[in-house]
Amino acid sequence: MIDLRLLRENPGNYKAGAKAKNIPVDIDRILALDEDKRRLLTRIEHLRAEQNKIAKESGPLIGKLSGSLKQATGDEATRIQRELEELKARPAKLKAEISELEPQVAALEPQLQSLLLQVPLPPDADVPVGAGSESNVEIKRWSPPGFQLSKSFEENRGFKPKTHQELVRDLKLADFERGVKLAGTRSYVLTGMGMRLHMALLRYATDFMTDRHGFTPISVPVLVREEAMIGTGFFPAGREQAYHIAETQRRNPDAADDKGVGSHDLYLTGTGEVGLMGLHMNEILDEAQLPLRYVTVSTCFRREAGAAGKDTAGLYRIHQFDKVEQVVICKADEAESRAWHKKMIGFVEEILQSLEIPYRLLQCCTGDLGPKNADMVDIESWMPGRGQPDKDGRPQGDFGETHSASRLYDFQCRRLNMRYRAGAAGGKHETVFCHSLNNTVLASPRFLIPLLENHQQQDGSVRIPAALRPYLNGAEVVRSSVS
RNA sequence: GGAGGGGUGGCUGAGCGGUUGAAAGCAGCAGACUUGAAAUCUGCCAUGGGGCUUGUCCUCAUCAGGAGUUCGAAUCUCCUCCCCUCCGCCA
Repeated sequence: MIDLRLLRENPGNYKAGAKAKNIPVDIDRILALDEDKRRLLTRIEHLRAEQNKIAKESGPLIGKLSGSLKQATGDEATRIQRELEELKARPAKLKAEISELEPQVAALEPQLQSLLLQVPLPPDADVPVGAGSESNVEIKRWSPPGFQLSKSFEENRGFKPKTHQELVRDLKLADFERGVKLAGTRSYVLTGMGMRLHMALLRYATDFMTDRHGFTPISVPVLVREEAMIGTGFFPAGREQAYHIAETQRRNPDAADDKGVGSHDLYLTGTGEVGLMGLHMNEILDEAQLPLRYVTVSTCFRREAGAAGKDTAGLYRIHQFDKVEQVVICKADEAESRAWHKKMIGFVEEILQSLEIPYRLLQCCTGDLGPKNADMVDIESWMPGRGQPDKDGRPQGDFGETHSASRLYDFQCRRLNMRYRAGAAGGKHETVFCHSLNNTVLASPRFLIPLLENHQQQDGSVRIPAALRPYLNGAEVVRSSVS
């Protein structure tokens, strides 16, 4: 959510921002609705002020007169009766006028609100302008010693790499057929060492953030209310990406009527960010509590609407996966926010380097940011089994997105109504919306792709990087499903 | 699933038709005392919106949310949501 006041002061900034992000929204309509609403509200408030004044004046009098009416008789009673009626009639006209104006405001309100929720956060000035991911800018590349990204996998390692689909099939780490039988396309089953590698990665990533960087590990619901989805900025724009549990549509088959028995609908979250950010929705935090540093591991659900035909094979684009996610909630300070962004990217680099996976950092361009980000850096891991085929029809290798680090200023916290009191609690300090940031720590099974493909060996086995071995009972190599 | 009890400021908690935007306590902030701290005392301490004469200004809304009754609602009525307790069922 953007600040309506800032929008009023500088609509051009928001128009330009929406244009750069390629998100259509009618800012002029918002300004018009806002103006109409304020005009009506001012009128109503004047009337109400009048009404309140009268009520304050005549209220106690009415009370007194009603009391004496009980004792009065004859003419006296009639006189009091008349006086009471007169007093009570005074605000009637005001009331009539108010009840005429109120529905007009009520009609404007939802329109304005729904439009406001669609206004994207303008990208920062230093974010490169571009239409989509093809305009993203590479800012860094890293590969482990002995592996050069300028050369092919074969030139580096002396043999042609298998794709992760082939590795997974040969080592029996996953079963796509049965996954699809159970749950349809984009579903899979991890088996044996496949499942163990998956769990080892998640556990390693969680421990890394907790033990090395002081993040608090938290479990959060993945089935949440609509509020949490809107608050975190995933709705309304991403509605079609989320699975929807329509509990309010539930019917009791034994009941005579067809009234819904579910109390409210729920949504499956596509990232742990929703739960972590939703935690402090509608709260006023103490400044001393900040920054909050949370890490969660959660199952993520994505409908992948609009991605039909894209990455249909293998573990890359799937409906359900597990992800370790980091979130920082800090003071409303741009420098601090930017510093955290860098740090959070650095944590991921450490993990990737410890796992000996080549990667690059991409500065996303305006068109690739999405509505809620001021800035976003994607981290792509090297996947030897991905990319365009060579003359023999084998993939030449390519980077694939495995992480995404977002900087949101107060966009999310404003929607979530999540503030802190500058200074300390209770004092005369104003409340301000917090800043928030989030970044993937590690998402699997997608991360199994670079892990298996980069560490495969000529004999078809896969070397386990040292950092992961403690989570696999010391195992150094994956040779089959069971070892 | 059955039966009850509740949702009030950062927190605890009173109020149950008439200056109650809300007692009291805790926490916090400022000051006094003190070499400093603690203790003590004094004062201040909800949020959001609108207006212009931008002021130690005026005003509206908010006691879970919505609708209603009333001259007047935190207080009464209805609906929705949420939480808790007991019983039943259950991983």
